Amino acid sequence: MYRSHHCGALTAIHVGTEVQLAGWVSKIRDKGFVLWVDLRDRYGVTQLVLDEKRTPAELLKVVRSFGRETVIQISGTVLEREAKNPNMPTGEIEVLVKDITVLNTAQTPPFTIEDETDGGEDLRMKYRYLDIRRKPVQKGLLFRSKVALLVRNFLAQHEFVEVETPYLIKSTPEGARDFVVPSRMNEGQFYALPQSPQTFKQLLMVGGMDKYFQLVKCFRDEDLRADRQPEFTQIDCELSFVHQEDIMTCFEGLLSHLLHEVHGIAPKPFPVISYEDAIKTYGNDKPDIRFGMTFCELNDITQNKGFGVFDSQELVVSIAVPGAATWSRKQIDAWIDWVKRPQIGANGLVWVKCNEDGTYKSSVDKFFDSDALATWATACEAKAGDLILVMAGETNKTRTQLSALRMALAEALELRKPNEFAPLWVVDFPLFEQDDESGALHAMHHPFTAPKPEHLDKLETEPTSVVAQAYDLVLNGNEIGGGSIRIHDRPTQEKMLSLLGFSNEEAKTQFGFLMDAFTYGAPPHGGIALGFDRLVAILDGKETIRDYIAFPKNNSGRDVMIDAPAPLDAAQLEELALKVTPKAE
RNA sequence: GGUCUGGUAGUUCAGUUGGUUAGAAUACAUGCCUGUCACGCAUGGGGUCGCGGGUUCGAGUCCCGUCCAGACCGCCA
Repeated sequence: MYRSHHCGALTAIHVGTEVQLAGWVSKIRDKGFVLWVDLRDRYGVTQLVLDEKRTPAELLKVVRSFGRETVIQISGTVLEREAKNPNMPTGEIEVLVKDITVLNTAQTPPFTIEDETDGGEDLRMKYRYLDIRRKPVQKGLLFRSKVALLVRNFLAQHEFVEVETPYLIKSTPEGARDFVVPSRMNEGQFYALPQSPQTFKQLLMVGGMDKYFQLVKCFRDEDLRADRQPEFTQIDCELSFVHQEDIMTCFEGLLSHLLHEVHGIAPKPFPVISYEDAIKTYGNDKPDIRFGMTFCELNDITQNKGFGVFDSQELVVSIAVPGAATWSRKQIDAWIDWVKRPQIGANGLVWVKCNEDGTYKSSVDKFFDSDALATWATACEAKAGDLILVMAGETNKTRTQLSALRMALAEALELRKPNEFAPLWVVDFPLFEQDDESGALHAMHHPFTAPKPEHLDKLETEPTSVVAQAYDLVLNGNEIGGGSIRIHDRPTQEKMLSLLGFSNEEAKTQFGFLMDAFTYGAPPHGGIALGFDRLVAILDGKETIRDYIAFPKNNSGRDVMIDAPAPLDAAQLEELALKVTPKAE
């Protein structure tokens, strides 16, 4: 037996007990006549004590030779401390060491293994196994484990069955790039890792599983972000004999349950907003509704009043920034520069200060008098003390730009409170997106999404106006889940694929198995997939998913610890019948 | 594919207009210290200033290229 207790377990009630502990030497405080060792494991820290009176000189010498992170096992007696430390759970006691076994020595770690480490991101990822010894990282992984268990329990209680689907599947041209895996036994052929188990879960519905879920790894070979990894985990679900509302009710229940279990809040029912309204009101299909600053279109009251900048543009749209009327010219200019950066690409901002005394001061006073500005303020419900910011330009671009500004302002004004949770559903997505240049249609969600039944006859005549039975679950400005009612009959699926530009032959090769399945009595079905990493991070009030993944990849898709990806040796390449030639410049 | 920011001691960073021997904190080592818990005090060792080239009497500092990291845009059905 290595230990009788964990390092976080001992309190005043254990005083007098003989105990065995094992863990890492976190810190040694050597006071000469007495020295203390902080012994750490996953559960906490216990202070060990050795002194000149009670400890053999030999033992003191041994302990003085320890570096940080030495792994030891000790036996000793729990004593009440002379000087208690109320800041730690074990602060009332210490363990007088009688015997020590060194289980392993340790090099000095490249960064301090403390709550606030001095290590940078890069270094911590290279030595992730040391980083994981740190409490904040352990807390993240523990939290993830807790949420996973809550999800499994909730879904199990609602009659969902967890079924594993294959990771070695077939590459498809739609959507994200696939990670591919060469097949040794089938020369020149490749598996692809799934971007999602989409078709398999639909086939499970055809197979009569009725309610399926899986916490499943998915893979996408696209560029990364702070909240995007090449491999990530989804809570993937599919249900039979359901309408859109049934699925929304069920997963509103799941998210409410999680929010309740984790934070003790239950913000049900979730607001439902249409895609169109979300775009008009927030410039964005995943709005953060923890704060206002909603869009107000001012075309009617600002155009044709002699201000050329507005007159020539498609859209004039504003937000009211609460309490910002007192901003200095310099502050406002900084935001104007911010939106002019190439990443945002706006031409500028028109601003109106709604002063506390009821007067208005704007950057367009030459063109608009106080009465005119007052109508703006009324239109966008700006209060005295607010600052109205106006953007003008091409509709879609301007909305995107103003949305970016809205989010950045909210961040700066600390309106995105990490302990506040505002979930909502966004519904009525268009079925298709149209490529600006080629005019080609792309599935907005994916090619298996069913159109609204009443829009079926518009599929060929005006496809871009067809609304899908699709829905996104949004939390605090993040899309945490998305799903749809699926097509479950062959003719509709064939038509869909043909509209997306698949030839009959291609459709058959790529998705023949699915369409065949539809002809053998496929039930109506639909589902949803929630991004688990992101959900966990947001539930914990953070936006960086890397803190919740044990071994994440960096933003060029590398694992810097194991140094992957890496070249294959010649023998492996030959066995796989592969030849690597450098890309032409 | 693009934009921006960064790379200096084990680590986190500072380094002025281009000018003497490149600093601080922390970590590490040694010694001291009668109750520490971010212990304290003293002393010490520790540098390919990412890499390559250029400008210059002289480059950590300026220029060009390149590599690496991070954030963002494109991309992510």
